[in-house]
Amino acid sequence: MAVVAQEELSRVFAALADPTRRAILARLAHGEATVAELAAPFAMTLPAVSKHLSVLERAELIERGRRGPGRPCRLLPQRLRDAEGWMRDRRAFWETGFGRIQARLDETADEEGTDDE
Amino acid sequence: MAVVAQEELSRVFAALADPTRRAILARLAHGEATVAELAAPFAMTLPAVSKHLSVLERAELIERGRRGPGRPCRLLPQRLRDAEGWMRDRRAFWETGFGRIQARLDETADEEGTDDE
DNA sequence: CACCATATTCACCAAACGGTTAACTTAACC
DNA sequence: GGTTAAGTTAACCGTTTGGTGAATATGGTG
Repeated sequence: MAVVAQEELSRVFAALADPTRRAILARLAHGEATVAELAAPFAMTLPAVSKHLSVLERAELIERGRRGPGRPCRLLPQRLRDAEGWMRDRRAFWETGFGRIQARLDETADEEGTDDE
Repeated sequence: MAVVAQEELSRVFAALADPTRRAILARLAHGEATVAELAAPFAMTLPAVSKHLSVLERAELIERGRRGPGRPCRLLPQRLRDAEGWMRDRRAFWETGFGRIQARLDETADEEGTDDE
């Protein structure tokens, strides 16, 4: 049933809560990159970016190669899948059973490009 | 294409980063509830729970009825869908093109019980 | 080896977070 | 209309977070 530890889930969501870190992940989705490359788009110092990468690494959203210059960073997919799964589970519950009428109401109420599947 | 403002996404993920708030959402997936009902399972004071609800409300993950005793809380699905969509987009990028080999590697590597509970 | 660019660690800081207790509001019910 | 239970607001406290600059480590290359 792929039950994920609460603490891991918390670290993942906390990591995703920062726009800089989300941008880094978006960049890494296109392929491996070094710290300097990842830092380039942002108006902040290298240590700041390095910290963000540590947060992402502790959340197991990324993985890093050897230490030192040109250190490579790459995306790890599993935790993102875990988090996505948690949301899907919530949605499954609320879309069936008791919450169902509520869900229908909400959907008709805010009629804006809701993509369900 | 349902492009979601960065700030909203940050608020949603930040709200989801706390286990208490995730538990509250899980409870609300089963149906509407009052603050006292939501607070019951937790070893913390009412004001603490009230704060958590405010965070969820600012993130537009929940909605609350009239103020005062018996105040009803209910789930709002849209932001959860937005966040899920953001993850799906990341995944789509990394699963195609450059990141593809990486993804295959990860999946075969993690093939055995990486999901603890 | 020495050099150099890359990256991390080390204080340090201000602001935000998660919790508390105490005081105040709000709505319902005799 | 007063009492009372349910929620919120206010003030406060310790910890975490996101950033800085300065110092330190790492590894490829002349």
